[in-house]
Amino acid sequence: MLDIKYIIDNQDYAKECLAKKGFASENVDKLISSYLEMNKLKTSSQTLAEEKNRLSNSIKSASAEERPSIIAKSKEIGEELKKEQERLTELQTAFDDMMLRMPNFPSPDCPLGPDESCNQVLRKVGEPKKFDFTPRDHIELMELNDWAEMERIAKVCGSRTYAIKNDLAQLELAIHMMVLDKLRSHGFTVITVPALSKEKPLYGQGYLPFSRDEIYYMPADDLYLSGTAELILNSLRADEILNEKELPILYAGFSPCFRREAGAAGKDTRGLVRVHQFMKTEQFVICKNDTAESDKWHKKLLAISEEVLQDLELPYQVLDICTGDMGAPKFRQYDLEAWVPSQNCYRETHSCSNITDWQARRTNLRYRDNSDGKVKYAHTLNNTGIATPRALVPFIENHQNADGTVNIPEKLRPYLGGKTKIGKAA
RNA sequence: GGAGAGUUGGCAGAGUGGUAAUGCAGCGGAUUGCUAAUCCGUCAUCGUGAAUAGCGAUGCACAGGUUCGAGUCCUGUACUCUCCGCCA
Repeated sequence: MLDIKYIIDNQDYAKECLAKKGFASENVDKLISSYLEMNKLKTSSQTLAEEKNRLSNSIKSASAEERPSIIAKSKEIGEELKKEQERLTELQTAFDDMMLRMPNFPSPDCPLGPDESCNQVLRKVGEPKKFDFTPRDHIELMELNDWAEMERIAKVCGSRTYAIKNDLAQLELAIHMMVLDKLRSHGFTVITVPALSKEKPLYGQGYLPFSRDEIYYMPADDLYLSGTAELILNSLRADEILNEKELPILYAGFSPCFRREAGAAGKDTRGLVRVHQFMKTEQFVICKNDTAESDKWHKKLLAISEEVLQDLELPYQVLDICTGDMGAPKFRQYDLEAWVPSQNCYRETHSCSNITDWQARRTNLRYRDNSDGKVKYAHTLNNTGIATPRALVPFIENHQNADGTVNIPEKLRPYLGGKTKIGKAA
């Protein structure tokens, strides 16, 4: 959520920023006029409330003869006040709804553009591997090594599900352990969080009101399935006023993640790239309300995930996501994409975002700044640590040998009992 | 699933119908020199203000209700704790 007062004081700038995110400037005008109308009514109803309080407080010391007329007058004002408050509630609800739909301002440093074609490649690290044999895709490798039950599990659990087994299952867990250890060494608190969520955190994160179609909902319990630990971590400290000394708060969240993939019909229907349920280790940061500070953390989170891909010895590229391709909450976003040989392209493995105070305003997450004693909204950031099974796709494809075995990079070996390769022929 | 107790500011903790005590922490100021102490103020949200000045409204888990007036009484909901039951 944005600061309405800032918008009113900087209307042209606000419209310009929001237009980059595809938000119409008429809607800014609408928002402002509704805010002004609401405040007018607020002022008049407060005047009534003041009068009513004055009367009520005078009753105790009033004489028995005076009381009936004061009570009558107070009742009369009370009814008028009630009407105004009902109207005010209507206006407030409409206003809040508009505020919840307004995207964050993008950073002035973001590439400009309406869609993903305008994303900029910042750098490529590692060379896409040249094979001296015909490489298999990840599905062939899984079949060859008896690493999965893709067809059987689809019959049991539906499309876009997976069951991986043997060495590949251990590899999946090993990668998470490696990443969790790395995050711990960077000062993160490892935390496992539920996949279940109430509705409120979805508004806090900014999933709602934008993409209800993407979320699993269980009406019998009025609960949702979380699409990422970010959802839970972003609300974990909601409504708190933290002491500045507690900041930055660094969470390494581990959780199952659920996505309906409603808008992705027909895309990546086979294999492990796009599934309804997966496991993710998430990086989440709460820091001070200072763009220089959150930008520093944004770069740090990016560096950590680059280190993850380097430890996994995967070629990748770093994208600076353009204004039109960024989600509503984001101020700046970098994506990491790892090379997938069978598709001859890079595929997203990490998404690293600085949200500034947009989420904190929604969750009412604040801290007291010790330099001036003031209460301020925190900045939040999030980035993938590693998400599986998707990350297994570039992993097994890039590290495959002609016999179908898969080499294990050195950094990962301690997590797999020292194995240097896995697979039937290993 | 059953029974009971509870939820007050950043924290601790009073307050059972008449304007939310007090302590600690933080912040601002004053003062004194002995490793810091003392005193005063401030301490959440919103409206009106140029204002981080005044004035006012709101705020005691949330949503309603009763009342001239609700932290306090009533109803519902959420959550926490204790005991019983069930259980990986």
